[in-house]
Amino acid sequence: MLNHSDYIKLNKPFYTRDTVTVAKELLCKYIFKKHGKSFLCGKIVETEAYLGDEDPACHAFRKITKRNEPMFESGGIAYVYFIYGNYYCFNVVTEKQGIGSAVLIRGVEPVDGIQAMKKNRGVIKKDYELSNGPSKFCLAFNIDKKDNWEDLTKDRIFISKYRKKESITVSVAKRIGIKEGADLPYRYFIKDNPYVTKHKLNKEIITEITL
DNA sequence: TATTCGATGTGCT
DNA sequence: GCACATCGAATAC
Repeated sequence: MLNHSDYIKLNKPFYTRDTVTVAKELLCKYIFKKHGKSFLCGKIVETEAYLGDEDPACHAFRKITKRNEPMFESGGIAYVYFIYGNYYCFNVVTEKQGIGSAVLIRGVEPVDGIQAMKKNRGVIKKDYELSNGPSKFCLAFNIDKKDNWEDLTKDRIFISKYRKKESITVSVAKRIGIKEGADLPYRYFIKDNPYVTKHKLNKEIITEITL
């Protein structure tokens, strides 16, 4: 069981900054979701940035609609959308109100509540299949449309940093599963972490940075 | 091990 | 009507 005093919740100013910065800095942070009396917890290992009206792959590229409305809010809330008829994806809304931008959480390394996550996912062959993808993460954490608009500065879903700084190598690459804006290097992941989406694009690393 | 493909429903181009 | 920020099973090799 985690010692919660070792984790410091990210506050509103963290989220209202520029989206690329938030996407990088969300790596190695810990996402918590209330589960009965305890919490499910996982380390964020893979993210993608979606940059409002300058990014053709972004849901908010054209104009505000019923679906993308949360993206235009001030940073620090959840944007959860339904995709491919079966799945959900969880995003962290960024920047100030009026800019339709967010960070997609694509991969998480389970830290606490792992038995509950396995129950949520059903039969899997390898441990990393628990949460090595945006919709796998949502299934493991029981995230769906009820969590859209959730305030991440409250205590049902939130993200924390660990008290001690952890140094990591971040790989930068192209985003996955899109056509428009496909060449933009807005995917960030912790190098060599098994909970990063397995994909041949992982070999097309553009640069590496150290956080 | 790598690649293809069907399922599924919502929101647009 | 068709594309879609996916997953997992089936197929090919």
